[in-house]
Amino acid sequence: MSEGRSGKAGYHHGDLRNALVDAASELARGGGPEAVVLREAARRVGVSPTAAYRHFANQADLLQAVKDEGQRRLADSMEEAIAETEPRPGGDPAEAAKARLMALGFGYVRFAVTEPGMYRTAFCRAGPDREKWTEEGGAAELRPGDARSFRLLVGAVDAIDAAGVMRPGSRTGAEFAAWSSVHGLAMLILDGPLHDLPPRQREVIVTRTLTTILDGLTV
Amino acid sequence: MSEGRSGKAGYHHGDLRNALVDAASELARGGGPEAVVLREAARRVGVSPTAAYRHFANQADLLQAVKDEGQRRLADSMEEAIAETEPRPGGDPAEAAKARLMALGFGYVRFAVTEPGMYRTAFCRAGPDREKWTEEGGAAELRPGDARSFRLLVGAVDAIDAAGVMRPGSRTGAEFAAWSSVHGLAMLILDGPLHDLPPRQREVIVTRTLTTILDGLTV
DNA sequence: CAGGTGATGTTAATGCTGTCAACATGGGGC
DNA sequence: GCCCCATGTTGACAGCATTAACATCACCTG
Repeated sequence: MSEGRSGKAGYHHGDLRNALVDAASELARGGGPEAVVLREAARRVGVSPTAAYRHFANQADLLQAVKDEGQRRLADSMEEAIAETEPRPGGDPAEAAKARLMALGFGYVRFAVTEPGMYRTAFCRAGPDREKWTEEGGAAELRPGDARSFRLLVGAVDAIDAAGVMRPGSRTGAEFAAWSSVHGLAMLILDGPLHDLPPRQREVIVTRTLTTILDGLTV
Repeated sequence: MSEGRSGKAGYHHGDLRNALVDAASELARGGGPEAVVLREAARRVGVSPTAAYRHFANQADLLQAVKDEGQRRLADSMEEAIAETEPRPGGDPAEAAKARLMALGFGYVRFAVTEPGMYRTAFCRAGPDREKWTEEGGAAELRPGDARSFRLLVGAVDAIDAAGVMRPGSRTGAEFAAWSSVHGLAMLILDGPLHDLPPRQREVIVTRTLTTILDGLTV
């Protein structure tokens, strides 16, 4: 009697929360974070606007859910990029580690370019501008969604370190240097002065930026 | 008879456009791009909302004006940072050039941290998501506001190149690599996982990121 | 198997926003 | 001195987030 999996019977939807996140994600895909408007998402699901409030505290809460989804897809793109790089069996582990970091960077930028709306949403500001910093906190305060992509990055940097090719004194904050480069690069391509670059030249800039960071981190 | 410079007589304001930009900038300073709401700016200036439409095509146009203002202040911060670094008279020109690039980076991040709302606004997306790229265009398409900060950066990179310490093959896109790092760093500090870092540790990360890029660009 | 109950969804209303049309004002050029 | 157009005003509309009050129905309990 339940219609397939997500039964959307008459009054009660059955899986409204997920349906709303999906609809909102599609909005984000098309127009970035400012396009995820609660009423439109509800409209698309075929439900009254206020129904959303049974599943989300407010619009920001819905947006946060889309953000998390975006972070997930970003991490997917990065993992795919790693999988695409064939680690030649007998290769130099140092070179393999470097190649992995490069692949992560490419996967990151590729996602940003392929899914600009989703990418922008994944990194938009959702909550209020909290001013507090945990006095001792390192990078422990990463949001759940952020964690996977960041862990991939840390793993790649660790591998470089383990291969013994890390430039002395560079290990501290290396993840952040790498992440900053690639994140800023994506931003400049999407909304900044690198926007109007033809794909060909964009490729060059991306490669140059990634190798620059790699050169800075390794011997 | 005109009251000082910006006479705000009864019916006709006299300098409404600037007054609106100022008010809107203050809103942006406090709450980022989403806080620059046309009606509130008009309210603060003491004028009817529709009066703004005599000077701006729409809200996006007003936002663009604030964006430009933000870019200007960012460039100011960078120039100040340069001025603060005393170039010792008999010093090595290569070291001086490197120091200049570092100073620019610090000025950039300092502005972002000191004026987060304005910084976010300076780099927010204003217009529609144009898909076109000028097939031949290098970086000629920089918006006017962006130009100054970017020119500062290019100058610093050129100086490093001129001093003969640029890593072979690194000149191409070096500006973008540097800009990406520092822009991404600022973003991660403002809205990303580096948000909750105590100022002390933040300083370390910033320094490490800047030196990493510098190491990547130079011999 | 009947009944009630809480989770889920609906309607109605409020106040905010951007934006337009129509009207008012008055400063500066003839 | 007078008129005109740049500049500002009032009023209105649609879309948004959000709340309060009400409706429905799936499921648990007796």
